[in-house]
Amino acid sequence: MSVNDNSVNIKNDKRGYHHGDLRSALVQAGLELLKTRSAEEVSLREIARLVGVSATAVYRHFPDKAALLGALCDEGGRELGRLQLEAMQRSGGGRAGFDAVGRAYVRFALDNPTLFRMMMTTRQAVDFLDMPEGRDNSALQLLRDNIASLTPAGASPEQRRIAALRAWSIVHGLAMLMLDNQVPTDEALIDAVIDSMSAGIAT
Amino acid sequence: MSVNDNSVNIKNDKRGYHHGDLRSALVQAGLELLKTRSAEEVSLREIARLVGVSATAVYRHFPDKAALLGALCDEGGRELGRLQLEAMQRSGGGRAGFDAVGRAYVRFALDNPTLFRMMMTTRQAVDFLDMPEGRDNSALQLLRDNIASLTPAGASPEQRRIAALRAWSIVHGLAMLMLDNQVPTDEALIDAVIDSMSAGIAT
DNA sequence: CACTCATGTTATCGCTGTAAACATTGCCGA
DNA sequence: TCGGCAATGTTTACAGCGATAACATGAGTG
Repeated sequence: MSVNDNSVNIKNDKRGYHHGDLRSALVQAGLELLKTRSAEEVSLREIARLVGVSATAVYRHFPDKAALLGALCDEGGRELGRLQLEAMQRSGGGRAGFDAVGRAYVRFALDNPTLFRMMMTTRQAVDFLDMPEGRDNSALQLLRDNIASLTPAGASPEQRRIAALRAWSIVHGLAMLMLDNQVPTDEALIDAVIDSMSAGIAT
Repeated sequence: MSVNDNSVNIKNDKRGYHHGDLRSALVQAGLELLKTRSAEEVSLREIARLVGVSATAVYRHFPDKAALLGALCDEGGRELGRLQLEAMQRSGGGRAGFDAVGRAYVRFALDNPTLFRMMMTTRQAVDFLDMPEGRDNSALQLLRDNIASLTPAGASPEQRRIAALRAWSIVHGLAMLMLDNQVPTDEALIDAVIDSMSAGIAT
């Protein structure tokens, strides 16, 4: 009779036995919980509870917890791509665009700490360096073009690779360090580091 | 009668009721398990099992699991400091020393993925940028001096701060990206990025 | 209108971290 | 030398977790 069993029994609002679109409701609820709790603190049962459904209903839509979290990561990836693309376009491209994309990357990380961490830890490698022309990473592709246009004309592909990786390392490292409170989350600091990054890209 | 209860009952070797130095045995075992398993996959009970002691015995030495993991982080921090100091000294300081410390940082991360991740996520901020002259971070202090000597003579303290943070971001970002398989773990790549980092430190 | 099968539920398992009560023993003062 | 206490171990217990299996419901199609 414990209230924390698999059953939830709330089911306050009128929705019958079938939910309608449980899958996206679970994703929605998961993203919501990730805003406050850290990743391993979010339980399947809690997500199900929030949606108002039994814990095991989740397994009709995801093979296991990792799969659900993976879906959250997908959602986050799309959002990040959108933000980066928007930042790039708003800034007008070129070096300013490069900086803007970097800032969008860091900002996304700071705005979605748990999700970002999970995306990086869990997700399949995007293989940013080899830049597959694949479907879903338009932002990365944009970035690639930008880096290509910023590096000196005579730069070898290998040099471009290094420049790209260094730039990625800078924004990623900065984001992680701030996420982990190793460095104060200071807007001016972000700008300064990113500025010094793009200044040095034509090494 | 389950074999997975709190009790372990192995206790094969002759050690009586009292262990002798259970605390460091637990730390030792914890570090061992972290080599193969990821952090959240290591359970208190498993560590205790490995040491041959009941699960709850742990609580005589650590208030909770986080505290034990914290002790592992401390150990890792000391080791990292040692390695960086050694790298610095072996290389003879200067720019070579700076690179060597960066490489040691990345290498430590790659050699101790779980521990490194935990150290960064869990640990109290070292506040690398403000560089407390504190006792235990001799390596960081060394690094600070090195950065100071590498930046142009006319650089302001703020500029040095930025240069230091960018350098840290590069090695940290590179380490994390490789740890997360976002980038191939390639020795030559590490060298190239770090080389381009120290080349650009006098920006 | 009946059947089917996708989608929900309940019951249960073994694992986890942790609290509480009990057991053992090293050590220190009388 | 002995008595007892504090430190350090053990057993027992509990709630929450992810996951499986068996069962219930009902939407949509023939």
